[in-house]
Amino acid sequence: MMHEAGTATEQTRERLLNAAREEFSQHGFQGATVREICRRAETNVAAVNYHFGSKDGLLAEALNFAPLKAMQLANGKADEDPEVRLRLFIRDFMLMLLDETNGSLPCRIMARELADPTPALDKIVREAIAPLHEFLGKLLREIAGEKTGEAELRRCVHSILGQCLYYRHSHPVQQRLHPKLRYDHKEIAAVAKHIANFSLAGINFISKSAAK
Amino acid sequence: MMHEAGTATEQTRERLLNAAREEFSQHGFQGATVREICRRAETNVAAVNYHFGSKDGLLAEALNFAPLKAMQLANGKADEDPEVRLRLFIRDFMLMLLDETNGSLPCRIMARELADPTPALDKIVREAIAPLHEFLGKLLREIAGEKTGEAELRRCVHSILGQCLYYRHSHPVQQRLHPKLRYDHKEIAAVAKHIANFSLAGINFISKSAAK
Amino acid sequence: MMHEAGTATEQTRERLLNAAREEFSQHGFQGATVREICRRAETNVAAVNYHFGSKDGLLAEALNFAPLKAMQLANGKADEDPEVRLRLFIRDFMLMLLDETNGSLPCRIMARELADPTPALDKIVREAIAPLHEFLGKLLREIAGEKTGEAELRRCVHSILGQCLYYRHSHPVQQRLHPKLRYDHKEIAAVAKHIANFSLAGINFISKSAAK
Amino acid sequence: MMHEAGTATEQTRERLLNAAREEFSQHGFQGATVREICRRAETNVAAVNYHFGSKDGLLAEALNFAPLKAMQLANGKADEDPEVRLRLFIRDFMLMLLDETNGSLPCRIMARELADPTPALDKIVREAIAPLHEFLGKLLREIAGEKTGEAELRRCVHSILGQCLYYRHSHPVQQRLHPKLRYDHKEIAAVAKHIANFSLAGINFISKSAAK
DNA sequence: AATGAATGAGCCTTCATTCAT
DNA sequence: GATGAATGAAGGCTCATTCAT
Repeated sequence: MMHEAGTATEQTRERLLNAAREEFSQHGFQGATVREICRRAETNVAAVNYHFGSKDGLLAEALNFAPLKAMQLANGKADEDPEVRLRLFIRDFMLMLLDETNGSLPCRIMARELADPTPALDKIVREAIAPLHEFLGKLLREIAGEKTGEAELRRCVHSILGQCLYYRHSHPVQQRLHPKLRYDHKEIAAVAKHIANFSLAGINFISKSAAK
Repeated sequence: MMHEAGTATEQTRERLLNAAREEFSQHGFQGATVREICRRAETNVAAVNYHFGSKDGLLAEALNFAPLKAMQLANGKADEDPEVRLRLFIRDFMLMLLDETNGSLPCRIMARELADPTPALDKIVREAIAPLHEFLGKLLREIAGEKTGEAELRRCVHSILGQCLYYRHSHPVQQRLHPKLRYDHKEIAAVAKHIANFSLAGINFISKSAAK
Repeated sequence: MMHEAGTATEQTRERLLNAAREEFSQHGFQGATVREICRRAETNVAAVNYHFGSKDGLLAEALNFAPLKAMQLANGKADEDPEVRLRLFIRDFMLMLLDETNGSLPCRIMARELADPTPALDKIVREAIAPLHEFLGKLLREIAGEKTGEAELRRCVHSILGQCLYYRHSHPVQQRLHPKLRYDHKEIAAVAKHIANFSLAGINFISKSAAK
Repeated sequence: MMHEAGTATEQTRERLLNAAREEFSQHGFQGATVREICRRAETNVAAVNYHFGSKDGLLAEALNFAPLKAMQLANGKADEDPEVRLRLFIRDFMLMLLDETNGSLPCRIMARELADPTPALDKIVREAIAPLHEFLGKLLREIAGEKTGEAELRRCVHSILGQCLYYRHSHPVQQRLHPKLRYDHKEIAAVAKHIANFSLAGINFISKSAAK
């Protein structure tokens, strides 16, 4: 359990994890090859099995949702208007999903897993998606009030996550439909603002309907 | 020299296509194996290459978006209130994506392709996604009015598609979060209604903002 | 044993044989595919087995050495100087092997078989090569006289055949070494003349050595 | 970390190369199978791709013309009468082509390639055939003198190579025509002597004709 | 008689994994 | 502890051949 950065072993492990995150996020779990990951990490093909037992083990380890949790906690602690906190969450979440310069590859892998489940999905659901749903559920409850039904609230959570994730899923499609489009910080902010406005209007409508 | 639908050849082709759609929608293009497809279709491994030239060719042929097009046209012909037409579209689209008894596997494969592009993505974009975007774009234009900007309108299209597709993408996740949940016709209708309400409220907000 | 040209069956057979000769001479026996032969012959894939039993059977039938025999006989009947007859033989043989407009594909296939034997080699040796050796042997005997030993004479036969066949075998190589070179009638005649001069000088030397 | 010739890796590579040379020389490139080569080399089917990347790569590596080059150099250094050097060359070349106890399989594969080109032909022409032609061309120039035309000289090169290679190409045929014939050292020497005598007589005739 | 469809053995290659050092 | 080599199962595909009509 040594976590000193300097150990040669630790460095190799870290290089493997980074390489794996890159490969998994680009080619998916099946599409990524152990050989290519090791080539990127500048180590030998046996290293993955040596350090992580198997390709599956590497994936499980590569999925470190620390950034996602940090984001949630930061938002959760904030003692602000829930609508503002939702806006902040959406913006941060979109940055995680779309910003190329951002290192939060695990979230992209998670996004992929939704459409292409692997043995690691259980871990992902447990450690990332369930907390995410819970977090968003509580936040929306604050916004929508107590009258809104549980099922309806959950659907609102889905509506928000669906909108956000779509921008990641549909990336290859958007490149074909609008080749000029680039997701720089400005565009991401605009998209996040749209989703927030769109969703808050949706939630308000749902909650008012429930209040009647 | 019979050309009725019951020709032995046609039957084999159809069995292969159905088996392929099942496999592709379940395991993705890479994950699906020609051998398993042929086993399901009760034919031999060479049949795929004989009838479709290659695994790629089989995928291309398996993607028959006739149901999707039919749905759009049906909606397009309707001379009704655009909001009603949007509600109908969402309900039909959700049925396509979620109804297990419905044979519209191509749409599910399409949904997968978003996250895991294959050589067939160009065809999919051309024949299904682009028309879908165009159709939804026109419909939303009617609802949102002329004042709404092109980019904003497109984001509304994304918001709707994102919500719909999420229910398909997140199926494996939902099964883990809420094991009891089943997407029967009633549940699908409820989800569709939610998405329509949520989205119409969102669109109205966006269009009012633009009108200012 | 009908040999009328008009029968549909006969026409198909003939088209298959011609197509097979083309393919075999270009790609060898292994390299040639039944499918491509049938495509050329504008018939279906089962035709080869139907008409000839197997790919082997087609090869056996495609090897019709009538032209080669005709050439030998013509030379054999001639009541001329043996050296002249050797010159004529070499010229005709080279034309058979190299002239693109000449239809004597069987000889080219035979040339291939030397380096890439197939089950048809027995037939080729029996029907074409053995008679050729015998013919050349008799002709050289006339030129070299009785003193020359049997083994030496046979080696002269080899020397002549080797020179001739080399121009066919080495075609792909020559195209790389001298891309501009073309074997038109003029070039073929020059080559044939060279081989004849070269060989006659060789034979004369051998026979004189034997006479001592 | 041993780098002696006995390294396990080196041994496997060498076993694969030897097995490949055997198979290629017997069945040609197309006819040879990776499985059989690996069976001979007592390794598994993946070894070829691991060590040589592909079947093509194995062929390229199997073609090591070191013996051929060594032979040429040895002759080139000799400060003797050009006719003697031609005799020596022919004898050595024939030994390479025919001596069963000789390990110079690459030359036999090369001989095959003449009639059945593979992707490796370019390499063969570049590394073996072109140097061979050049070497022989220079040698014959010394013998034939300056008067002889370039085209005529090249045809003399062809005449010699054709005679030599014929004994390799026609091996399967000779076995059928003269089952008792064996190419032992004595027979090879006799053949080489014949070719040398035959060819020198031919060259002399050609050069005298040119001198007129 | 003649054909389009179907067959299964076999091809080369790729892969994650394990072994021997 | 860490590695290059070796493994064998499985992949898609091609082929000559046979089947059912």
